Amino acid sequence: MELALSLGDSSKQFSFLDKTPKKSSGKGLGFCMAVGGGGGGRSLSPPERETGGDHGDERRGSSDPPVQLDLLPFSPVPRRQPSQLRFSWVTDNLGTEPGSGALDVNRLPIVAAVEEAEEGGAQSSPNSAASSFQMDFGIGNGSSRGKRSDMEGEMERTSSRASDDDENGSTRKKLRLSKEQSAFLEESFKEHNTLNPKQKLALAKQLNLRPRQVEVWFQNRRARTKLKQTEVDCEYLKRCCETLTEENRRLQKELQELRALKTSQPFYMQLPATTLTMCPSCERVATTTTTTTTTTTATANGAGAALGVNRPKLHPFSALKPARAPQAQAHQAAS
DNA sequence: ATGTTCAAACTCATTACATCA
DNA sequence: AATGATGTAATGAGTTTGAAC
Repeated sequence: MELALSLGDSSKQFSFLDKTPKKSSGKGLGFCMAVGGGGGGRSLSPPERETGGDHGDERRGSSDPPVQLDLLPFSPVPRRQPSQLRFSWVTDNLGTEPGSGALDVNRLPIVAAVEEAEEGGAQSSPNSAASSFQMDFGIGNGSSRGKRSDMEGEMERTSSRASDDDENGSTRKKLRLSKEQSAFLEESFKEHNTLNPKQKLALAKQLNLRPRQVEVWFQNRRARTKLKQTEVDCEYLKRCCETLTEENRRLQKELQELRALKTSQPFYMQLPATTLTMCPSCERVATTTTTTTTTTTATANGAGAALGVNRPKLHPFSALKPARAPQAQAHQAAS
């Protein structure tokens, strides 16, 4: 899961926080395939215009520069700069080693879908759900939830419902995606949590959904991811808060004790702090006793440090003798 | 070089619906 | 069978961004 919370700190504390899509470094290219752009630009036929709009991203896709199909480690493309496609799940599903070169991309349904989208996307029916394209991946056979298990049946169901929607026009019907479709989208999401238009089209073709549905699914998926992470972060911060509260309570108590000690034994505690030496680099207090020299770590924000007292092992009489400078120097040198 | 406009793609909040207990 | 809870697909408003002018 790639989730994170930034609490306004620019220095990100989570390694996975930086989800900002970066430009492909182009490193590790093992197999690339250029797909010629339609080149229609804005003069292409209007995109599907569904309720809520598909924002015409297919139109954008057509005006994109040639697509580079990158079959090796995917680098998310920056927003609005769709240039690369990689579907590891395709290679996975085909049992092909990524980048092995044994992959015949021309036979990949997904690539075929891309090509089809490239070549005829503008002319084809916007409601790709009604497409005759056949699912060509071997996932799922009867593990669907409850009574719904038949992939084809479900595809048919969702497709026909989609068609119904279109026929009915403005009626808003909710189409439950099949488990297989969701799993497929999930796999894709793991690879890249945003889609460029071509990826969207390809996925839509592959799953026999409308591009808008794929787009919406990704949007909702991102929202769910974010929500989940917010919950996780909330829990984490709660624990941090509890820890700090406890620490604060402990230190307050300690401070009280020290103050009490100071009032009850004013003579010793009023000794100048110079009887103790603190290493400036490591904030360790060197305490000299009559017999031994102990070195303990003073909590940076601790009450003891504030008072210049080495609390735990400090015998009242120990402070009577000055700290031995040579030892402190040696310690500092060692540190 | 700069400002404006527009479209695409996004987030966010919300609604509507399907499913389950 | 009815119902409330839950999950999620879909929608709309608003924002950001880059390209075109």
